[in-house]
Amino acid sequence: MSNFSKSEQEIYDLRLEKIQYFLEHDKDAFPTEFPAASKIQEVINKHNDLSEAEHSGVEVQIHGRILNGRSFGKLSFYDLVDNSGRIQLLVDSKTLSDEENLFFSKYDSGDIVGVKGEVMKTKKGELSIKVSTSTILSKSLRTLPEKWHGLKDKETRFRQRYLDFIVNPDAKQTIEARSKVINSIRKFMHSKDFVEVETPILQPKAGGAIAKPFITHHNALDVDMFLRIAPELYLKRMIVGGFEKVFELGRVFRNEGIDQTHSPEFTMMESYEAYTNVDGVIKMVEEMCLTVFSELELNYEISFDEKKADFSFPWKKTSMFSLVSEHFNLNIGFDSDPNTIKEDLSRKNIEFSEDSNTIGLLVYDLFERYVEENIVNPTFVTDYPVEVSPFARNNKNSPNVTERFELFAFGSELANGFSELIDPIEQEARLKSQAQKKEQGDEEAHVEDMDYIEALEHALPPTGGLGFGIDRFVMMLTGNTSIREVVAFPHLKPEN
RNA sequence: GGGUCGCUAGCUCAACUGGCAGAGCAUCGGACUCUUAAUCCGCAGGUUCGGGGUUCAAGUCCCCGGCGACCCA
Repeated sequence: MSNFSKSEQEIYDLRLEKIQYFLEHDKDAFPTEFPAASKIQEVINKHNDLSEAEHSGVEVQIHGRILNGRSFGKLSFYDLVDNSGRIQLLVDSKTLSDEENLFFSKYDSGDIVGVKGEVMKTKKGELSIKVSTSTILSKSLRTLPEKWHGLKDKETRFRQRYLDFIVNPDAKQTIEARSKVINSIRKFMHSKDFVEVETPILQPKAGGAIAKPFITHHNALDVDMFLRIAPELYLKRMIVGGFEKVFELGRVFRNEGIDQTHSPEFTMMESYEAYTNVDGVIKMVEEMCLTVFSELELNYEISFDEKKADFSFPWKKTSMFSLVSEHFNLNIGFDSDPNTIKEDLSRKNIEFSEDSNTIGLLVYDLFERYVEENIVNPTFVTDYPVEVSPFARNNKNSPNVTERFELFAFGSELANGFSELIDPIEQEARLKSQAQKKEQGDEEAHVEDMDYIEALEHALPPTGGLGFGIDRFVMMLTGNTSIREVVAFPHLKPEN
């Protein structure tokens, strides 16, 4: 390695010498075989009821990383950590052979070792392993961050996330919680007989959402391709193909800015179910989240970003139109005249976008601008305007709004679902109008996808669809306000 | 995209209006048989993010650049 300072180099060289020492004594510092061992937590569970200074007479073998040592010359203590827990090693040099003592003196904080010894409790009552023999399993050549202050610098934490996981238990627990959430959701979907499928990540057209895609190139086909921004259109092709219930849990990619709630790649669970509609989807989301809460034994009172929310079920369902009406003390309906409402707003000195030339766009503008951020308790917001919902079917009561919802909590969007637009003629008209907007330079317009229209022309059954954002959900459940914390390796610019 | 702040030893942090770059932990040497941030004594460890400038003198002031954090659009 390069870029070593003198002190780092000294430590590195010294540890190389230790590796050499092990080799000369017939011990590989990086062995490929290692003795079978118990998990530390198992040992703790079995022997925690020992009394002070009591020896169990039971010899166990464990392995893990040495984290911290405290030495009294002839007697020393070390913390050994594996993925199940931490236990103290007690090394009494008087009871060890000279050779064994020498081996132990070659270990450093950060090394992976295996030890064998008797389970006992110290005079001070700490459950410990009294080491009889040990073996190096992997020698660390660098020092760990400081034991007390740990690793705080966010840049280093994320650039060298493995260090973060070693010394900051919270960081590791967050990723473990994420795994549990994903596992719980996946199990739930399987239990409802959804078929888990994998659709293309490399797509010739990035559809199903509105976002800037990453562009790449397939050499053999000599075509540009896009990393998917949503699996939606492929999943609905699966429904056309007769699958009836499908879901995909995976990464989507959006080539946009990075901030506390946006990562260029994030994880979505999308599902499509034939013969249900938006109401069925809402029900399913609630049932799914209830399963997660109960499997992870979570409290329904969630604290996040200095706010508290009540996640007990059922969650609130309400129309975007009533939320906006209430917020401004106006009466806005699906067929209200936008100009009249604009006059009312102007009288109240409320700012809005002049481009909002339909009632739907106006309400959506007001909702995004003033209402959304104030939704703290989980809420299904319904009646999305058709202008911003190119794949949702119209509401029976009004062509201006769709049978769609978005789920919000703590001011941020968690899920999006709707009764899918299954009429190919209507769908084609909507995509054509989006394409027209795109041509006029509107970046917030969907791409045209005639191959998808052709699929619809073979009849998509009535279908309810869902997109559920895993990262933000995990953020709320683990109390992390930055998406970086819930992703194992968040993206950073290269250092040089 | 705009603004504010930050980057100093492996880690956590000091260094006043410019005046010898320091501490704790870790490492290394020594003492120590019940510690768990062990304690005590001693040694060593620096491209102060990079480049340029001002100055007798720059971690500190100025300019350019890099990376990050936070706020705003």
